[in-house]
Amino acid sequence: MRKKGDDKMMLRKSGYKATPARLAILNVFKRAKKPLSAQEVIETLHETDQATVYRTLKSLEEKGILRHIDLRHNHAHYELADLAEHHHLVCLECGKIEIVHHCGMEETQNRIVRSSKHFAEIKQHALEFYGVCKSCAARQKKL
Amino acid sequence: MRKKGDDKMMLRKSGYKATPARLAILNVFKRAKKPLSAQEVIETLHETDQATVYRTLKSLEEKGILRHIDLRHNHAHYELADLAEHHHLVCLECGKIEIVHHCGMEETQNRIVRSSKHFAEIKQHALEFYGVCKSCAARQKKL
DNA sequence: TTATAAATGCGAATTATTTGCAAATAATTT
DNA sequence: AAATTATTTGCAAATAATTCGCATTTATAA
Repeated sequence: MRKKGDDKMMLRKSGYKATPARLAILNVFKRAKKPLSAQEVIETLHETDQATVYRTLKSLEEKGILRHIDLRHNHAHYELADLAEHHHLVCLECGKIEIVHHCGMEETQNRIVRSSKHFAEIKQHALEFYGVCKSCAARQKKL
Repeated sequence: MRKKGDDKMMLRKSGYKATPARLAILNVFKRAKKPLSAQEVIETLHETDQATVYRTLKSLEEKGILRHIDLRHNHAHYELADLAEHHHLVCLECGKIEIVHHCGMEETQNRIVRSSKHFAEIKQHALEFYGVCKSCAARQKKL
């Protein structure tokens, strides 16, 4: 777990100002046990404007400090990117989330369910890759 | 590829009425080469109300006829569930989507990029499992 | 300190999705 | 074929999620 002062350094190293809003948002994520939505962050930090929260989440994501998580709720979730590799069990009915470590893959689904505390069944999984397409890569080189 | 009449049967077998709106929506997906958003469907079928489109997408998803795809745009995408297994390359810059067949996994990421027509780099991937948690499973048994 | 680019707050705008309800209609029964 | 009925639809309005413009503030570098 990172110490307080380290976050300031970390933000500066990423080219950001170490503002109170950003430090507060990072702290919310450090305390969180699961991916958080923008709304959850906003409710926790009622002193910070929602536009600031949205902007901060997006820029921290761009620098790889936060990771964007899609849970098929109708809004984005985020978590700290430096967490150990893991995946999420998402309840199609109530939205409950459970963290899964030690993942192998589809064949492993059954094993995961058996060792899960809260889930009875896995019905689907989603795997998406995120990267940069060639035309964007070319354009970026030019700039 | 399913024939026209088969869709009617298929919908009825799933417990739905075979309405013009549903058949039209299915046809939009059959013609599509990539996952579609609700807006894209609405624009294609300007004779169908948006509420109907949203409701239809959701119910077709519930019956496993459509598959929900998260592409980190700010809205859901869907595709026909009976497509061969595949994943998606999503450009973090412009949102371009490419279908990837023959996926293995993370170690395979490099191979995927090399054989991709449009992508220069994969930076991240997301893998989520969707299922039913124990408390929801219990509640469903009762009803 | 001061200069300045970056970041914030505020309000309003956009986008995405959902809801309630009356009218329409597909499938079933007669 | 008409009557019945539970679904489904359209419409309009509500809500949720996210973004934007702009004036003001502020972290940092000089």
